[in-house]
Amino acid sequence: MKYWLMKNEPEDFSIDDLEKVGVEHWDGIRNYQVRNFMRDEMSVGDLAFFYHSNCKVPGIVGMMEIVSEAYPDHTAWDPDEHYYDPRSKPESPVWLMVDVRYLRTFSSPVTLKALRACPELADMRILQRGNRLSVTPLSPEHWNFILGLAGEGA
DNA sequence: GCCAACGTTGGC
DNA sequence: GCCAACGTTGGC
Repeated sequence: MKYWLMKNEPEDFSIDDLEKVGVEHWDGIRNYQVRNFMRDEMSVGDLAFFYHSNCKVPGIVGMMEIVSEAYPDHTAWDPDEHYYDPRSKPESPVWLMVDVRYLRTFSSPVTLKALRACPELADMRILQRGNRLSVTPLSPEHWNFILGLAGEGA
C-alpha cells in the first residue's frame, strides 16, 4: 500500500464536500507527472491526505482512500468544463482520474506552517521550493509522523 | 493582489 | 531540440 498527498482548493472542493458525498472522482488533473502517478503507481486501497491549498490556512485536513484504478477523466471532453482539453477524446483519453472515499477529518488540521516546522519532514515533496504537483507520494515514515501531528497516532 | 517558480507552448 | 514567452500555481 502506498501513501499520497492530494491538494485541492477548498473553495472548489473541500474535505467537507467529500464527507457529504462519501465517494467522488478526483477530476481536473492536467499535469502529466500527476497523471502518470495515478496511472502507474496508485492502487486501490492506497491512503491519501487531503490538503487544502490556496486558502487562508493551507494544510492537511483529513484522510481518504483510493477506491478505483485510474480511468478517463470525462470532464476533459466537455467544452463547458473549466478543465476542458480538446486534445483528449473519448476514443483516446489523455487525462485520467481516480475515485476517492472519505475516511475522516482531523480534529486538529496539520497546517503548512506546522509541517515546515518539523525537521523530520524537510524532504517532503510538498515542502520543496516551487513544488507544484497537486498529487505527490509520501513515505510511510512521513505518513505516520503526520498522523502523530494530527493527534491520530497509532 | 503580488510574485516566484515552474510547466507548457510554439517559433525558429 | 532550443529557449523565450506565456499561463498557472499557490504561499504570503
